Amino acid sequence: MDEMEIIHTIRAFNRNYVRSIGLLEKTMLNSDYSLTESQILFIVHQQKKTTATDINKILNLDEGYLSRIIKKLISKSLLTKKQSPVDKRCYEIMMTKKGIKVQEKLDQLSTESVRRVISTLAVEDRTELALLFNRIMNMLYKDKSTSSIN
Amino acid sequence: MDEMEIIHTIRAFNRNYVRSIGLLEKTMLNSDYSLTESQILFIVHQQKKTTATDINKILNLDEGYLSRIIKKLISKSLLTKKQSPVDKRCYEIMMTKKGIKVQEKLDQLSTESVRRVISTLAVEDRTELALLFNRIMNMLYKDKSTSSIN
DNA sequence: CAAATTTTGTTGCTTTTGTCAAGCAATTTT
DNA sequence: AAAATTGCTTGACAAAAGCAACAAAATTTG
Repeated sequence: MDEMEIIHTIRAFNRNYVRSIGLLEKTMLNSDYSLTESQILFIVHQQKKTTATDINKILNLDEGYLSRIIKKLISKSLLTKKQSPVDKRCYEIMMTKKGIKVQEKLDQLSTESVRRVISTLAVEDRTELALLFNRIMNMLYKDKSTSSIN
Repeated sequence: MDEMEIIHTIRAFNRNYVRSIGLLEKTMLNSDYSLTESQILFIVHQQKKTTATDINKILNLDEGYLSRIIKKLISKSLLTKKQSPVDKRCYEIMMTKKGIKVQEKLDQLSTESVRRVISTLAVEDRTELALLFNRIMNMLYKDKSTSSIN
């Protein structure tokens, strides 16, 4: 397989997959929270305690934009912010109980929509699909620091 | 592998891959055209002759939004629009020479950025990666009508 | 066939999302 | 202790996307 063929295969996959993911995202949108907001909730949920900078190491958003989203999530009582005593420039961001609840609901929605996708597959194909994705992740994201958050 | 494990694997892949694709998209953004515009150019380029409705069978955009993007691409002389003599509600959309040129440039950019991604892999892994992606596409998109445009 | 319905596309208006630049306070560097 | 950097915030703005109302043409159907 020559390089051009490889690249075209990957690009074809990307085009298809972007659309699939787009559909998954729409599931999220029926839930009052945007994809980015969900991602932030997901990250804070995992890390228990974070800062805006930590979140942005993963999401790479515009800092001002991130600041505003966090503010919004705080105003909805999903997150809390507390100035770090160690470094007063930093604010420790944590989930509230309500935030955890919402995050769990979003998690379920996401799980549900993936379940719907694989439901069309034969049962033995589902496992194979997961193995294939795992193999790809190992190839592409093995040594990346971000892999720790999955 | 139980269903939950499968779903979590796929979701982990999605989270990682969304970010990768996000980076690929940024390559596009340095090129005066948004991802959506590029996709439209890609589709029109492939199909030689289309309509807004055809494009939207693939992209599922808001119709008004699509109408405006097409208008913009026409105003930049990348596309042309001609009322269909058969069905006067429809407008046949085609590429101009300039449009083809631009599309080819965007195509190169996209190819280039995928090339950059796989360049970090061992040569034998690159082929394997493409085979894995192909296998996944066969599982997920085999009988879909959209597969014809890849 | 004529009225009702559907399809295709357009436009005005609004919201959402994201970017840029300036700035402040705390920290680190020199 | 002055200068530079870091973490975060804000205002102003631009781009992307969605909603609703509409017109023109085609199709359905009574």
